[in-house]
Amino acid sequence: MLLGAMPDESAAALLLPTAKTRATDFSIAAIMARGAGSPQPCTRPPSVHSTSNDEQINDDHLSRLSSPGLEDGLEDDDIEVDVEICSDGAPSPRPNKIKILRESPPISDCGSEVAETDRISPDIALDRPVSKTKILCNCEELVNIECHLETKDLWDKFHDLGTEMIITKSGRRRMFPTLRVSFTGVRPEQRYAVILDIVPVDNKRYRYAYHRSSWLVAGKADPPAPCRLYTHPDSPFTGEQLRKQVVSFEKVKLTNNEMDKHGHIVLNSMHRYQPRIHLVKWKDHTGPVTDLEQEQYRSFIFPETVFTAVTAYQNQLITKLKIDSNPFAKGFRDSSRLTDFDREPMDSLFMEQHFLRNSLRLYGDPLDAENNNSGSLFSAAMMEKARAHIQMWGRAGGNPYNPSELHAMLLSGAPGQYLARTAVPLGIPTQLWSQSGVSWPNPIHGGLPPGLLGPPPPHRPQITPPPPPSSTPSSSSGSPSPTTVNSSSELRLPKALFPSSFNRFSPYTPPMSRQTSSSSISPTSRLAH
Amino acid sequence: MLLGAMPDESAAALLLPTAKTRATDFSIAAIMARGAGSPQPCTRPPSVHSTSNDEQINDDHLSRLSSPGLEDGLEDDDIEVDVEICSDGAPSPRPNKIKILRESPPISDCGSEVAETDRISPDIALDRPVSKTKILCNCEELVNIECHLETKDLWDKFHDLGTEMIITKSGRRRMFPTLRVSFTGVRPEQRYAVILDIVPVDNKRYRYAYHRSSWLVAGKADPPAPCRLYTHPDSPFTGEQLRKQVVSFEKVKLTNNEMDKHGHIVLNSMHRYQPRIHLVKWKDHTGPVTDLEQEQYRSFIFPETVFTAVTAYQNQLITKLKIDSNPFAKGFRDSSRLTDFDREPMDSLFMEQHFLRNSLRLYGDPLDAENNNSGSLFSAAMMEKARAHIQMWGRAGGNPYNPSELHAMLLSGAPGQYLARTAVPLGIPTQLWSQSGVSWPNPIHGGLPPGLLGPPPPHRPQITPPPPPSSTPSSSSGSPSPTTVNSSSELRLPKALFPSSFNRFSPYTPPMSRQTSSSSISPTSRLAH
DNA sequence: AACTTAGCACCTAGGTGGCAATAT
DNA sequence: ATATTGCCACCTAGGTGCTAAGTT
Repeated sequence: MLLGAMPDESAAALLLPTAKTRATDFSIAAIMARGAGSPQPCTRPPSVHSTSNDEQINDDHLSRLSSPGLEDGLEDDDIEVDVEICSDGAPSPRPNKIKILRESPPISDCGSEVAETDRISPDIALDRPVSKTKILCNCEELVNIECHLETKDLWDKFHDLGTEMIITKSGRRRMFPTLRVSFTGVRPEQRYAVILDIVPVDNKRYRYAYHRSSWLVAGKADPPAPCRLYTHPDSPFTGEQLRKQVVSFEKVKLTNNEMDKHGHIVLNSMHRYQPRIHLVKWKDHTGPVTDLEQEQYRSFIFPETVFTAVTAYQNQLITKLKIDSNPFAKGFRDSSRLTDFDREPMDSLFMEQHFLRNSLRLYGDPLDAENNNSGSLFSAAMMEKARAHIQMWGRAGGNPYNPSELHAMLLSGAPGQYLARTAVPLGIPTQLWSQSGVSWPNPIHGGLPPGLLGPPPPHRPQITPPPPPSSTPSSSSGSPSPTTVNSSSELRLPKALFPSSFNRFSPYTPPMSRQTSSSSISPTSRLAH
Repeated sequence: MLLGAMPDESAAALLLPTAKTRATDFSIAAIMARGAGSPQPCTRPPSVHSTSNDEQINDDHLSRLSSPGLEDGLEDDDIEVDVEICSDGAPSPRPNKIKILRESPPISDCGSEVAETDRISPDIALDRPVSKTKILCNCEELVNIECHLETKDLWDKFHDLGTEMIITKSGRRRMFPTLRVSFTGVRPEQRYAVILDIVPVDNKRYRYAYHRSSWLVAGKADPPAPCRLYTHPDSPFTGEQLRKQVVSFEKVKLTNNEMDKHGHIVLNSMHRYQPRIHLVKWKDHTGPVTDLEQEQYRSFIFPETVFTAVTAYQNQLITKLKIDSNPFAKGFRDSSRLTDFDREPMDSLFMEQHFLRNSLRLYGDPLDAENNNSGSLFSAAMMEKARAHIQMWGRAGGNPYNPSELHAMLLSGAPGQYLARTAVPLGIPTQLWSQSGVSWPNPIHGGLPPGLLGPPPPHRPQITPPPPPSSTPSSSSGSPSPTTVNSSSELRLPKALFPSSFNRFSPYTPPMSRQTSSSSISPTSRLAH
């Protein structure tokens, strides 16, 4: 029954998931097909289109990013390695000795349960329960230091969709989510600089196919911009400070202007990047750090912070998640949704837009959303009701919806959301549903097969960046972070479940929808002046 | 003729200026009387009431502030000294040896031409053309360092009226003007902390007499709050940084809450304070500076930054100047003034309020007003016209005004403003008149005697370290600004010219005035929601 | 009567995505 | 066609003085 409403591609995905050659498929059919399979937690919609689904990717190209000696052309390993790699690199500027430690201390793992699947093609079922650690180090003293990504949950949400970051010529855009890290194991008396850089993930240029909702390789990478080391403005920190406070890179800004004079980080649009955190032993009487290799440092890489630089958002779901989780974008949240269900049925076109606009609200977690203080609007009772309905939807093997509802659901790409919306008390910001760490044991959410998107060919890190440290991949397991209970893949899975037949849409709700909304304030009221 | 409209006190001031027992007198009569007398540039309305006009005050009590060994009760010297005081204090905590150097290098003078008259009673003619230096130093290496007050012009404007600073229980009020200093003579490689503290000027409590527009001694000081050293959050600075950038204390906040836990500076309301800047040689592996005497430092004191801490503004002219010069108070500027003169005459009561609200605009200098960007509204031609009228007023020995105009002028306290407003093209923000350093050679502006304030007994600062703020964002603002040419006392003189018969008034222009203003936006429009 | 407090409207400053126009 | 740019309305965040009500 569902198939009837699905595009051909989705139907194909449902029938032949493992043979699917298209990278991304968010259709309900594909989702359900996956859901019946393996327990892999999450998919990566923005994964690169690939013609081969047999390819297995690992992350060591990330590590190579910091190994200036490694050049393009080396083939990637095709197995996961659970290693920690520390470079013993002396102040010798260039090629550093790379040490691969087989015994990876789980405690110093940067990657978390989610990160472990980084860049795994969602359409390929692959069993890789062990996470990887990516640590670069040229100083023994720093070896026991741990670095924790504070905003991991939010990063995970974006990572599941394929994080995009806006870059502008003027360089006035921050990163969102913000990189926030904390450290343990530092020496209280020692002083450290905390440095961020952002290095290319591979040597490719990408483009986004709307109709496929997927990223495709568009060719070889453009000439890389000069890689800049962004030293946190509060540096140096004493170890004591680092023990107490979170280091936030909220001020860092991105630009595509190679001539930038403001010290912003320069990136190429439509390229993929990996932020890295470097903890550097502070040397007095030293100016700004310009070459990591001349410092004693240790690097931390969080795979879930990989993103694609864009000048305009490509994936509408990213847009939605940004709007719902970034307080500064609150103006784009659709207040009319609060009362949409009080209204009479509307034409399907509007419904499509409406659901598109709200499809992702389900997954926004206000606890993770930085500075998001809208949680007070939601009562515990409301949340219970919402959860109950989601569970109900999860149990539903049949189709309780009428055709028009199904159509809307397909377009929305968020069946759980859709169903919940039909039953949950109106006026509830769905973004708040997962507040206070609620996880709903929806069977459908829990049993989806890993994505079967076309796996990208092994990526080769471009090693152009100027101050790249020596490196190699390393891995260890679970994140030591006491962050939100995040073990349930159910919570994350539905995020990748969307129809593949997205069309570009205007996120602006038509004026009518707002005007008919009883509680919304007219957005055009200011036009009168 | 003018006397008829003046209060008794003002008349007395006019007739017997040097015998006047009240410190403050802004009446036109008093102003003009002063103007005809000595060439002293400026007056200090908030000067302390004193029963003796023979008392001559100097500033070395300020120096004693940093000498913990000196206690209340020492009598003040009664002559001005042109000295530089450096304490050779070794790390020994308490009583430091105080060295008085007779050869004070004028180049390292913190006080400027205006500052030299600090705390001089406006009604007492005293010839003290030599500026004073207030420098505290316990380190020879720092002796050649100069410190420059960047916001001096604005501080002067406030100082002429008697600066007040709002303090609140919550500690959410900044200082305005902001303390911004720059340094020369620092060693590029050396690192320095720049520290601010604010110490009592005397041992007195004050109250403000509205009808007199003057500050009176209300008794002995309340128990002093713990004196906190506010280390600039960007500390340490390298000498190279200090050469290039202005150190701005814009983030410092004041409170009257002795239990404050935010690290704000704690002050007593209705007490007078002197901010001090300390340049401290940075020692590594040192926590926050809690005791200056254990550091190698040099202190700089700018007498024009003295202020009275208040919980609500006492002097309406201070309120006006704040409103006109602080961008954040722009909402209280009266936009109706732009068209007031297009309207028909109104009842005198309203006119009074109107002029009261605008009396100080003349003296606001947008080049000094921090972040004030309204200057673009004003054309050069407009300014020329305005200046011409001011000069005309300056030449006017007689009284060209009719009685009602005089009344309004007296209430406004700004005759130059008033006159200019009657002739200058309407719609001109008068605050912009002095833009681009225009100085008008008004003879009346040139000859006021300096005042003589009662000298406070030496004070002993309590040095209690604050909990340093832990937030991440740091900011050092400002540019190596070549400060405005500030040599003309004429520019500042008229600021002190105000009637002493001020009554408390509501700065809000009655709704009618705004509604009849053709170009103003109704301030009550938001009440509709 | 003088002083203090808390909430407010009104600002500055700047971070959002939308969107139309432009560039490639 | 796709990608980029500049401007915009709409937000957050927080700095103003005003005001009414409270305190001493």
